[in-house]
Amino acid sequence: MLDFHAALKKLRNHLKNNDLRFTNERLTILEEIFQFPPHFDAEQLFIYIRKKHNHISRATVYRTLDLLSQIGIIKKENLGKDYASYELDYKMPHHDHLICEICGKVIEFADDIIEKRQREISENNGMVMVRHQLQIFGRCKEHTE
Amino acid sequence: MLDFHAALKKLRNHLKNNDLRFTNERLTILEEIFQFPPHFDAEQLFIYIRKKHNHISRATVYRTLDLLSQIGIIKKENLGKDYASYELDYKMPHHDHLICEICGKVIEFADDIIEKRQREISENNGMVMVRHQLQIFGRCKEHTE
DNA sequence: ACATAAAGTGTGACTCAGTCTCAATTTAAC
DNA sequence: GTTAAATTGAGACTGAGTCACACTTTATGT
Ligand SMILES: [Zn+2]
Ligand SMILES: [Zn+2]
Ligand SMILES: [Zn+2]
Ligand SMILES: [Zn+2]
Repeated sequence: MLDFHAALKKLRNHLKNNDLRFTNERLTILEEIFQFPPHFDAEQLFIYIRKKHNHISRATVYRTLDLLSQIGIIKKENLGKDYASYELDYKMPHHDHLICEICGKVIEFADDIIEKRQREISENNGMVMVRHQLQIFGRCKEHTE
Repeated sequence: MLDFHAALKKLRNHLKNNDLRFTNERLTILEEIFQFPPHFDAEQLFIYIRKKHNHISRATVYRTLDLLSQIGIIKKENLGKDYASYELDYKMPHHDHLICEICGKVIEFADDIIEKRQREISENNGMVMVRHQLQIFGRCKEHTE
């Protein structure tokens, strides 16, 4: 379980090892992601950041999201919208999502049976699994008539 | 298992029941989808159709894909690209996808254990499952070193 | 077959997420 | 402090998809 300081350390490490620079913008964006709702999109985050730090550009936010994804501090995923979603990649080694089609509420889960079965299916089809993504869309308690 | 004639019937039926028109464009697009690779995207399809029927517009192709999705003749889904993929919704009541990250090859599968487990997970979290989508990304035999 | 009303179409302008270019700025390291 | 390389902000650009609207086609009734 990665908190802010561990994430920061991971970032500094990666930057150092790859002859990249530790900039104020990168620090600020990482800080703000930790303040932000767990599942977010780039444009939301950019608008939020822009309000507080009006010199940070959209390009830098997008570039930093890519960087943090490569490092494994955040994860880019599709949660059923037609643009990318992101989340901190720290709660569990892996989890999938239940999404309410009405209110957008997101519930996370990790299930060993499904994980195991996916590895078996991949093998049976001659593939080496690298990653996977499961979204269950439905209606939450508040939105079932 | 829905062949072209069953799909056409389904389309005509839906149109009749909703006071919509059976047009040449809609017929042509349905025909061409049946000629096309099983997993495709809208822009590919539009370019392909445009070559043979140079009066059919992009807007009509997109509008028809929406229509056919609503009827359940095709299905719109995310196969890991940053634009929508489509496929005929006829082979199995439901299936998911294994996708090679290198060559893009798509293998379909349907697994009862996973399907059942998803229903259980939804229940346990107080959700009614409406649909779901599972993509396993990996490397196929030809692309594993 | 013809008239009519409503649905559908093509065009091109538009939106929106995301990327790119490039001059100006900042960082890391000596 | 100097310097070279990396980074940034601004705004132009791209590509998928949508929209408005004048024009065309379809379905229906006669
Ligand atoms: Zn809900
Ligand atoms: Zn999550
Ligand atoms: Zn492959
Ligand atoms: Zn498929």
